[in-house]
Amino acid sequence: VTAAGARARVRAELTREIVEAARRHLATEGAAGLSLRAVARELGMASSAVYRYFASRDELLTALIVDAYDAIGAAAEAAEAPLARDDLRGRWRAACRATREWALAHPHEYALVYGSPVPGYAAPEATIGPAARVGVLLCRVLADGVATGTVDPGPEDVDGSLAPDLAERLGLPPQLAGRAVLAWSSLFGAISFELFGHTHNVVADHAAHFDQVVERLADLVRLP
Amino acid sequence: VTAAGARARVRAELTREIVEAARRHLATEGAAGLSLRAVARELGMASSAVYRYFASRDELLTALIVDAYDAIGAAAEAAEAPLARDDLRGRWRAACRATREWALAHPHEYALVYGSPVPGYAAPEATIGPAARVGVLLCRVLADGVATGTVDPGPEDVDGSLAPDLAERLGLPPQLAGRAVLAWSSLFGAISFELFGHTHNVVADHAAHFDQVVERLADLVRLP
DNA sequence: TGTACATCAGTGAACGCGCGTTCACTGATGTAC
DNA sequence: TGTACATCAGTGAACGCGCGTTCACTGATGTAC
Repeated sequence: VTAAGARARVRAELTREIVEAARRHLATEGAAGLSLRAVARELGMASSAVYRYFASRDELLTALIVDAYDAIGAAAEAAEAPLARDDLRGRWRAACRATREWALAHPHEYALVYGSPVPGYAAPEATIGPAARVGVLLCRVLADGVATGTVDPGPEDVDGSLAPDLAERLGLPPQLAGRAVLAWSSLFGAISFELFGHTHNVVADHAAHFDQVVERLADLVRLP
Repeated sequence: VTAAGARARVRAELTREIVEAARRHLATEGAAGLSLRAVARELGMASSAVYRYFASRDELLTALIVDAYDAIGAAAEAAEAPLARDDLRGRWRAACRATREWALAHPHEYALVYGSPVPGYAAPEATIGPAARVGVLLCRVLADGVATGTVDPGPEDVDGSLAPDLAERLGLPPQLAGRAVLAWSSLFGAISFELFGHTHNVVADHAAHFDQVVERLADLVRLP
């Protein structure tokens, strides 16, 4: 039992090492420069050995993508968690800023998940949950506000454009769900624009501009 | 004179043909699959011959990027132009929708300019102007509204986060410029989220959701 | 108008590179009696 | 506890591919006298 367990543990460790070497490579070279061979080289093993751990390049890529989504989500959650539950705007701000800071610190990993889709790569089921973490977190702040009556959901109106069970899944009144989705995509739109250089001649102080963006988005979702 | 002119004309034509073959290749294969050799193959010429027209792959890429920006800008402008000048919200809507529609029709070209930066590629000066066309157009709608008094710029406050000459360049009151930049990045954030699959389990009717996004962004910049 | 020369477009072979993936193999590590 | 066997990790060579770029070259097209 111990013996078999030891083998499994070593295997899990090496799997982690491969993913982390791949992440380091991704961080420095970008997604295009990420190859199985380069990862194997960095670990000093034959390129064929990696196939004992990942069946293909795509499978390794999936691991990286899931990790990146999880890291972003974890960063946002960690920043938001310590704040007082009734400090809605503070929680919103903290989550948004942590997301941006993670993106600035890990530009290539950010680009991997929020940039152009990797050609020939179809995201498997496993990425769905992790991809939603930041959005879910933002909606939780909103939902808390609605539950305590601090957030006014606004006039009731039907929004048929969203997935039918979305508002329910998020615990939000339907008329707020659409605005939440907009704020969510706007948050990443602002981060992507900054990171990908579109605001180069437009914004001078990116942190200050982002802070204003966050406030406007908070207004948009009716946070007091 | 005619002879030399003829040579120059032929040269210009073939240059165009190369760019268009590259664009076709980009449209079907994506940016990663775009290579000088593939383009040369499609035109039935030796790969080395392309070097008579473009000094490097990057130079060809620049041509494609400039063309993509220009095409998006032209689409937005063409949709906005025929509307009555005082129909501010109509003009705003038309520009935004045309932008989205162009993106849906040309996903790979869109990803080339609004997705992850191409690794090892530094955007030259030539791309700055074309890249700004949609943003400039949106601001022109706003500026028209301010000029005619239909748009209330809101309370005066200093926004030090933007490039110092930006509001002037755009003909906008400073307190509106920040919101305009946010609306601009939010527009592309929404389009990118749709195109790159992030709203897959979230939005059911993408066109309808986008229409709502556009209205919310129009509200944000204080369009009546 | 005709000829000698210069310019230019396009060719095809080559260089050197890195990639993903497969395959038969060698040892080491574990398992069953 | 000791031995025979099975499982597994890792190797190294190979396949076949496509890429960007260079270079000496051949003809054709233009230019100058």
